[in-house]
Amino acid sequence: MAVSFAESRSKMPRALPSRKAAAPRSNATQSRQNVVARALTASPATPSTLAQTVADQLRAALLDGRFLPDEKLNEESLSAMLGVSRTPVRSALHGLSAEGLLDYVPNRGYSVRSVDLQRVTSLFDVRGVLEGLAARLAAERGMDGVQQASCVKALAAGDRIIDKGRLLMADRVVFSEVNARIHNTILEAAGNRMLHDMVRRYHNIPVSSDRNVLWDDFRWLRRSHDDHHTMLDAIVLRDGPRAEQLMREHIHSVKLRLTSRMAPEAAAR
Amino acid sequence: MAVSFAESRSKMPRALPSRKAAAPRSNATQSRQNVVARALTASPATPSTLAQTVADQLRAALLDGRFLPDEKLNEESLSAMLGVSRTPVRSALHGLSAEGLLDYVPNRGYSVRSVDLQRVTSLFDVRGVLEGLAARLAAERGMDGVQQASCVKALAAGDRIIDKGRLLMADRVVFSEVNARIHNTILEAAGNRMLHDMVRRYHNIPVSSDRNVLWDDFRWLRRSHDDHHTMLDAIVLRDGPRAEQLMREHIHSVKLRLTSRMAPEAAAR
DNA sequence: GTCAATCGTTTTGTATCCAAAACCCGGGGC
DNA sequence: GCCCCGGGTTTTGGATACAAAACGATTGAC
Repeated sequence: MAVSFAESRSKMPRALPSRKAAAPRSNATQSRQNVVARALTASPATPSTLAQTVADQLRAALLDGRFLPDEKLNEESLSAMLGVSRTPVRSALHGLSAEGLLDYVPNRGYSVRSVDLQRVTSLFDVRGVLEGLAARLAAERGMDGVQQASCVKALAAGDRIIDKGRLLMADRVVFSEVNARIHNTILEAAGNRMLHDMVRRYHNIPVSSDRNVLWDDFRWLRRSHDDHHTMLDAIVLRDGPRAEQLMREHIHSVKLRLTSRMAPEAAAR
Repeated sequence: MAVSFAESRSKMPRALPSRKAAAPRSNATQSRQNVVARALTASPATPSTLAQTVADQLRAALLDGRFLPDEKLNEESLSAMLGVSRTPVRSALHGLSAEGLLDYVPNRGYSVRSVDLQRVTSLFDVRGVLEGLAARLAAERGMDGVQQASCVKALAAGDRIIDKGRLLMADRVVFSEVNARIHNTILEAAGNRMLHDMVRRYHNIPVSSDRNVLWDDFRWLRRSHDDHHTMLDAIVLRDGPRAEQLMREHIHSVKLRLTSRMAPEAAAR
């Protein structure tokens, strides 16, 4: 099969440089692999099981668009690629399909879930009400000091970028982090663990598209950042319904941005 | 360990009557177990993999309250109990934890997620906005003929029960189905697959409690059934915002019912 | 030429085996 | 008395072996 991964396959982390049928089948094989695999882990808060590490790596690859849409994921190639056995790969694939990043058909395996217009619409409809709920709850409970400070800082950072009058290439990653920071802080301030998990885990979507799509319209970007200001005002003023309404509208506008680019003709709806 | 399962353990399906260290270790062992396990399947639309069958069985057991809250689930006992190896059991446990029915700690295994007040609150807050979205989308799209007929029929069945002036024991299961039917039809009519999956999969909660709690207040029950009438009216009239609002309020009232019984003193909030 | 059956190959699903982490429980040390 | 430290046991995580389902190509019938 060896084909079918995009040319970006070279970017996939490759744990074992060139081991093939080496490793003389001794019982030391297992231990050695564990050591290697462990070396991969370590960095991000030690997820502690290999299956989780693999899941994290695959998720990152998927969100980065390093797999083709609808591409079939072969368990054996993945395990070879990552230098682990099929067992943790299997567990990771199962989890990722539960997160909605993969499709699964019994006896037929996993494949990359493609994002069509319908799916983006569905996703953002759901995301709209969920994050709207988060904003309302955050307003009702009120933010603590750190959360508020974090938002203020993020907003200021965003302001500095927006005030330049156009989006510099170098600012993109920062601005992206600012957005994430704001939404995430609101989510945490909501104090609803289930909601937090659902938005964070279930609602990942390959962002390669939205990066390209959202960043070429500076006016919309400014408007979006303005939304954040307004929303946080409402939250600080403890106006739950307004915070919810603003968040819903905010996400609705993101949805419109994305969908209008995906299918310009149908966007009017 | 053999202890810790409630007395209801006897109700758990036990695939292999009394096999212990029998089966002379021949290579026929695997095939035989597969045959046995397959016999368990077959009935519900053939989920086709053992792991899914196991997951279904465990889910049913969990929702039926056949496990104690916070009970640790031992992989080996479960596999022995179900007559399969640990592999499908592990897969099932993994999936159930993704659905939120189990807690998982790496290297420490799975345990039954207990439902405290906080969790019920979180869950119904989320459920409120999600089903509210479903109602709005259903209203916007409109129901097709079968869906509308299904709802009308369910409502009529509910009416017949409510009109008796009190809830007979024998009517409970019917009334429960009526409720499920209505909510489910709305969910389907929304035409948002992701939303459908999320509500159906992620939001199971052991219902033993709510069965007991919700059914002893006839006036509230009547009111609840009335809500359904009103909601469906709004949907038929294609009034999205009103349908959403009604659904949210409806679920909010369920939440209040449940939480007030779980912690009477804190219910006022 | 198209379709269908068949057999070998590939890939997934399950069982089993081994390693390592967590648990349990005495036994000192302070 | 309390806490910390081993060592055996239990339990989970991962690797491997094997069975069965899906895939594919070749062949044969019509």
